[in-house]
Amino acid sequence: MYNKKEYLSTPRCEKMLNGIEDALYVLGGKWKLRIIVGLLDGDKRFNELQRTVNGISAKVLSDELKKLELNGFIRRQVYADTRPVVVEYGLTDYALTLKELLQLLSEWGEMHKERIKEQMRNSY
Amino acid sequence: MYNKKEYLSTPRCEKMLNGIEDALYVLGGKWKLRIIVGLLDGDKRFNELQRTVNGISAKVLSDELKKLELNGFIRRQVYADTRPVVVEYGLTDYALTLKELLQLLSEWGEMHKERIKEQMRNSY
DNA sequence: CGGTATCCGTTTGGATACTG
DNA sequence: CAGTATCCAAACGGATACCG
Repeated sequence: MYNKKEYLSTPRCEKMLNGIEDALYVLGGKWKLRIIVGLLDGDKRFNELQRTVNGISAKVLSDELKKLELNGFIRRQVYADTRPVVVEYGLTDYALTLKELLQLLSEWGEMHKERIKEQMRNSY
Repeated sequence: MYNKKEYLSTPRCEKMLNGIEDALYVLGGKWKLRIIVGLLDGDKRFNELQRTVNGISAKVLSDELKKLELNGFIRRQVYADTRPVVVEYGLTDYALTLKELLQLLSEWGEMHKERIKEQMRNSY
């Protein structure tokens, strides 16, 4: 039976739940997606990246970068022939498979913020 | 200058960062997206939903449902003329604006899991 | 059934200081 | 610059018990 809410079938919902779970396992948390987005416009050095991802502390950035590198999203490059040593972080090709998703999530977030503002205006 | 990684321009990256931040503010955390997905195939009662969203405790589900209701994603319906009282949770139309996103995230998650399995197979 | 109350361990993350 | 070390507070979340 068709209905206007376009429900998913139960097996489809369970499959989706699994997919979401798998995705959130590596991407969940407050910072990972932001760090990836912060690198979307090009490789960055540590402090540069910290300034881009507003509000993140050095410790947390350091921890998260390690995890992201382990999971194949980020590549850390050391240019050892300089003084002091220059380190650059960049996205792997695999991280770029998230681009569409990040775009969509970001657009949804913008839309949501507008909606909230609208509600504020209408609430008095 | 064009390059094969298709970097975003810096202002675009900052805008995206803001969008992501706004989205994660209401959708972040371990459970919210899963609960929404759990309701995508139709309204559910509390215990039904708890069984669907694997691993969530009654307390956490209760807390999260309240927040999701406050933010306009979920509608709680009480059928008071029954004994015991029947309560049903369902998605609002607003929550359905997340459908594409959830679909994409889930597909990415599936793909990612396959990739991990592949790596396991090739690692010995 | 549909929760709430309480308790408590774990995780997360922020502040500050420090190092090569 | 590129982090690490330490400490601590808050958030998150699990277990159990209990209630109408």
